[in-house]
Amino acid sequence: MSLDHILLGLLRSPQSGYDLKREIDTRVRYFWQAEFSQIYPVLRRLEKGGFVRSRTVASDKGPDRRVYSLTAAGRRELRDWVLDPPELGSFRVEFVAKLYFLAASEQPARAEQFIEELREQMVIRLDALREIEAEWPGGDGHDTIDDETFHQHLALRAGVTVMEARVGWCDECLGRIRKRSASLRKRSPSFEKEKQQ
Amino acid sequence: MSLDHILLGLLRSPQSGYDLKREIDTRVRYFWQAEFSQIYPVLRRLEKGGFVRSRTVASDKGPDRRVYSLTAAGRRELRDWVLDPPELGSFRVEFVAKLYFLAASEQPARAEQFIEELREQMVIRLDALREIEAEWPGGDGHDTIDDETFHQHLALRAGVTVMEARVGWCDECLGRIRKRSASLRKRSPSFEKEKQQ
DNA sequence: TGTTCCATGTAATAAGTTACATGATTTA
DNA sequence: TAAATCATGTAACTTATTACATGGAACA
Repeated sequence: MSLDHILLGLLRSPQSGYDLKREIDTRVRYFWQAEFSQIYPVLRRLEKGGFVRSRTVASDKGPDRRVYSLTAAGRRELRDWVLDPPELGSFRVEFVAKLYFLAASEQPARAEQFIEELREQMVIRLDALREIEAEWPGGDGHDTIDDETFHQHLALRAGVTVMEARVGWCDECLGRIRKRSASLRKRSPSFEKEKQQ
Repeated sequence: MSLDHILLGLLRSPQSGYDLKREIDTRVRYFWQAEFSQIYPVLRRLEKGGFVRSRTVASDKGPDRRVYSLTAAGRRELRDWVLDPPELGSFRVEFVAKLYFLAASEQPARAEQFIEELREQMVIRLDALREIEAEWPGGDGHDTIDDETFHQHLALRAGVTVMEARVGWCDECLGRIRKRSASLRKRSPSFEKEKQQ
């Protein structure tokens, strides 16, 4: 159960599926994503399990809203989840996989462009994270704020730190790729011609 | 389709599902994982799709082996995949999510232990990556080696770099957590007593 | 009048995990 | 003789993605 726990966590205040999606897109997206088509069924399931309850509320604009709130069981489940020991977990990083197998492209000059394109996207994400951080409540002395905001800021820093490291990795790659292709050109002057074919 | 492409990439030389699992566990695990129960069905599917073919080969020890090799269509599919533009992709990081919601534990002193436990696991992974790197062919001047080995090393560096950044993040967190709990203790001397309850 | 926002969903598919089944050979 | 290694799989389940459906209200 995974989005399940994210939703329980977000329901510290009562919200509709629509609200939850907005919060995921704005505050949570750097470590979790979800679509409506997953959120709505999960909320139903959580209600069936007794972890949340819902009431229908008329909306100012648009159709009725189904507003969910935590039950005691939901609060207990959330607490148990955050308290069980952290695990690094598994991850799959497609762009690293592609790079690993890039020689199969049979285009030796592809790596440079590949990393350049990646780097561009990373910088965009990093800037987005930094913007969130810049607007963070508390400014410099953010560590006297409440526990919740403090933990959220630590989580945000995880995103920033990793993304900075990824950009740094791109730069390291580009340096090596350029140096290497220069030195390969020196060894085999026919390289330039091959590259153009 | 995802493990599909990983398997196509690994099949640059013919291998059985068992061999593939071993290679995933040793060389690929820092960006992709897979169990036998996923590998075998995917191989069958790839064969049905015409991307690989298999022949049964008697084994020295144990039962017959089904050895897969790429077809022309498989090689084409692999090339198309590595050549289509890289994307950052989405990721879900459970430990960051837990930290984000950690205030729901109602145990204000939990964060420190949480990060300490995480850090331990990260250092183990980082050491494993560094060991792979230490034994890398080419030593210092690894950039004159063949394209395949070069790209694989860049991929490995992605793992090392990110894991180093994560450990650094843990240290940053621990510093802030300790400083903060000291300053909170000063402001409210009853904190120590509360902590023990 | 067309686009965005509000609001909730279903259906089909893909991808991955966990648990289980089978059985020979080699090593301790 | 017990455990590890070799070797291939199936079944059930969980999790997430993509595509589609509906319809009102606000805005430009």
